[in-house]
Amino acid sequence: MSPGHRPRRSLVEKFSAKGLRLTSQRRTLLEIIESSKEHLDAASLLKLALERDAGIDRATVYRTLDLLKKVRLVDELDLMHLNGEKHYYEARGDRDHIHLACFKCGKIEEFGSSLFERLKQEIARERGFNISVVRMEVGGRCNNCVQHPK
Amino acid sequence: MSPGHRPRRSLVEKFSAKGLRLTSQRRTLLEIIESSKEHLDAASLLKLALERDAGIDRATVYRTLDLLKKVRLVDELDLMHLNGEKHYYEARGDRDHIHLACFKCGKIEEFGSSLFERLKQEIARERGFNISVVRMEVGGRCNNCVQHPK
DNA sequence: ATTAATGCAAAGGATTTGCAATACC
DNA sequence: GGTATTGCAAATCCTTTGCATTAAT
Repeated sequence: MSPGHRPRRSLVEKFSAKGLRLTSQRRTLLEIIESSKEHLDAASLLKLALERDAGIDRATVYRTLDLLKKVRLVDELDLMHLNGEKHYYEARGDRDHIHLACFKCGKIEEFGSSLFERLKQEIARERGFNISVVRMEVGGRCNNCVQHPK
Repeated sequence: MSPGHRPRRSLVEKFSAKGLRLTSQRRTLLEIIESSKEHLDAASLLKLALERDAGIDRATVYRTLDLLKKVRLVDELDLMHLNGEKHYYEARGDRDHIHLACFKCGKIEEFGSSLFERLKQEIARERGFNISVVRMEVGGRCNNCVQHPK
């Protein structure tokens, strides 16, 4: 019998498994995205990539992000435009989640729930909509900022 | 006894009721947003506004939209960036809804549901989060494009 | 009269493009 | 070897800003 979970495949593995050409730049970017603890925007991603691969170009970052969105290995976020109009990226995990952005302190929380899953199913069923990407973002005041205003 | 619904106040009325300065430019923009059947981006809004008020400036459009977002009379949408990075705007109605964007034909559908309302309540309750704005967008294939591929 | 909003023009930030050179499969 | 990807540099799109002028309350 196999255990109830399969070993988590790395982003790089998932990427190659799709038959896409794995260049050294793409490998670098995938590794950075995978290991990052924060949500990266294109500029931060480029900066981190440059520390490993001096030649990598901004255009490559954007083109790679586009590709990764298309093949659904990363999700694009706005995080309620808390810091300008740029986008943020995160590796797509097993489960979708909602992003809660605090307008006061800037904290980003993640929230998953079965209600959210049911809502997506409801959309698919009632509208016959074939969902490929879902983005839900909530802006307001986080618990801490509600408790300790000033 | 009063009937179960109050007469719908216009955007202009709601705007003045907030004690904000009602300039002729703002009035024009509010009227256009209110009466538009489609989701307008800043450029389309400017174009429509210029047909009524030849002098109105792009900067005024952006500043007004910012204000309207802040006072929660309009919501900002991305519509999954189906057409570039611009934003779209719509008057905030009585009930929040989700936007479904078809990647194939570009159609935008709106979807409201009590599950959605419950999800928001759940977020507020479980996280102590004081919600002021919610944006949920879904990308994929609309029913028509699923039924009639090609 | 006071103060906030506007127009103008220029700047800014984020992202995209064409094309010749390069590297993956 | 053939084709997709890259770097480069310029271009484009969308949005914001400073400042003198104008208009709302």
